[in-house]
Amino acid sequence: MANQNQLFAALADPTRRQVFERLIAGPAAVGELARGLPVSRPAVSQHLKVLKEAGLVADRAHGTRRIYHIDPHGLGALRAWLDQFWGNALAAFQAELEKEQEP
Amino acid sequence: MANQNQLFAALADPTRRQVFERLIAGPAAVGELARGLPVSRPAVSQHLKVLKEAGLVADRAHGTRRIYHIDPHGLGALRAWLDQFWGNALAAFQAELEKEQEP
DNA sequence: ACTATCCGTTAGAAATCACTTACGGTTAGT
DNA sequence: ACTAACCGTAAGTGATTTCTAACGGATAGT
Repeated sequence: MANQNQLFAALADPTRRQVFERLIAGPAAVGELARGLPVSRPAVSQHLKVLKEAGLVADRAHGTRRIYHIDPHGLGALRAWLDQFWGNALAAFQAELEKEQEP
Repeated sequence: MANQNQLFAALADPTRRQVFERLIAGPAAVGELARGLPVSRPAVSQHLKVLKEAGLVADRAHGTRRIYHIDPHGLGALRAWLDQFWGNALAAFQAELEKEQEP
């Protein structure tokens, strides 16, 4: 679970990113999330499934409602990917700039 | 150019991520990139277009070849997005953990 | 028990995406 | 000029995605 494909694909959808960012503000139930979005509740449910399989959110049953909250695993994996390339990417860009200034 | 949608959507495709990660190792022409991938050259060309519009790569004409290289704008935007939520996400998760231990 | 609320899943439709093939334009070399 | 190499774009196709509507299961309250 939570490979890079799932991770980036999950965050690629705008609605899904909106759901995720909303959950960072605090846990919420499916209905609450759907109320603030222009899509139906089942759609939100499906988005949450994708986010969950990517390791970005987790859920907990609370009565008849399911409370979703942030799962740090996903963001951690994303940060790890970014950190892996951040330094090298900047170095590569610098090298590119230098080559550009020698005719 | 380079809004979050384009950014995440660009990195969502595995082939596109492969192209991008290859370019971090150093600039390369389209044909070179295609040679190391299981897709055709036009496909790589289309992927590069998406990456370019997302601000992740840039190109420079060099003879008949177009040399693509990393553009730090894209990764910078990604890092900015991540930094914006990183602290809050961890805090939200911590708060969630505490609520879990009080029945 | 009965009812209302909340939710996940399924099925199907419309839209989007990634790919190949074919084509045309530009540059370097002879 | 002519040729060869390199590349972007257009057109078309099959697969994937996102959505809604409909259904069924589980829980809380009366």
